[in-house]
Amino acid sequence: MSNIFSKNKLVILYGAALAGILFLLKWLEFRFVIMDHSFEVYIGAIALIFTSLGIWLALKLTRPKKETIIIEKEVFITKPPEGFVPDDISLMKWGISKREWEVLSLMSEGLSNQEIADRLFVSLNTIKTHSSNLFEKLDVKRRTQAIEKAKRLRLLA
Amino acid sequence: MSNIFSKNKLVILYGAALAGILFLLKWLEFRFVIMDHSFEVYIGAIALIFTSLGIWLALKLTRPKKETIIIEKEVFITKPPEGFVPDDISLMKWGISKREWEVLSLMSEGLSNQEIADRLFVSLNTIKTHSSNLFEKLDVKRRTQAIEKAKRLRLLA
DNA sequence: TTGAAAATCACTCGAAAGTATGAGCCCAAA
DNA sequence: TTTGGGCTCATACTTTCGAGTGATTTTCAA
Repeated sequence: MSNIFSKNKLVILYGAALAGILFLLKWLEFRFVIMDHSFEVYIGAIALIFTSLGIWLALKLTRPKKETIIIEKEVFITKPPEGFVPDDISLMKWGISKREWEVLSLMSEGLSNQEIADRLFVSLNTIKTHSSNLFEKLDVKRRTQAIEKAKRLRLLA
Repeated sequence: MSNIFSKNKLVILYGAALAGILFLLKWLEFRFVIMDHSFEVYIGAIALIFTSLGIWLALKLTRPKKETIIIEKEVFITKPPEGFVPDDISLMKWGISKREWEVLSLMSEGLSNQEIADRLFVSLNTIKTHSSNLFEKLDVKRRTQAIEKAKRLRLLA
């Protein structure tokens, strides 16, 4: 999008430059009456100017020279932060009940509400209630946010 | 778009601009009583010729396209990198495009499709398309699963 | 120049998710 | 025994997701 625009912009600038030069020449004509003697010099100057402009224009339009892409391939030695600990203290801090945490946990595994309901042997509506309460306690609007926040708060592994 | 095409387009636009300028000068004649009628045409022609010359010169002298050099550098890190690492290799492995990864990334922050659309300045439908393709590539059914899987595959921090 | 992949957007429709409200049950603390 | 919190469930309704399809435009590389 900016591609087209920048090119048009170039044209406009170029046109403006041309106009400016022509106007300048006209003005000089009045002041010094250059036309009378050195017409050839005049033309030469113009040729020079426009050749330069042409070169400049071409260079501007030339595709980006080259690019050296350095890919830093990261090889890391991961230390496992194992042992997911519900951390009762943190849970209490947010007033999250055990059941709610279970729902949250299963949510973070990507299960749907129905799947969570089946897994916990309760109804879909119950899961909805839990999740709603959960969202309110975590002050979020969506399950994805809840998961994200819970992980930040170390409520989940 | 094509390089050649854009240049042709530019030439046409330039020609139009030139015509416009000449017309403008004609109009200015009335205001400043510029006498020589053939002058503008003369200058215009010269400008055109030498601009072309300049472009041709520049293109001739411009060195051939340089190829991109990709240097892979291995960096060892002790702890899991918080600075998000797209890890092009892994993404490629799953055929996930740059844009799709962006969507995935914002998803993992708990944003809704609409919010992602606003953030990326595209329509809601576009985000839906991206996410659909994403789910298929990751072989998942839900965004929560996508996030979970992406993190396991180290596509996300 | 040309073709493939990527990115964009639209429209429909059914499935989930989420909101709001009310209610019954159980159990422990006041 | 009254009260309150946690858990359960329900109905009704709105919003968001996601699937499926089709189309146009950009980008990029062969």
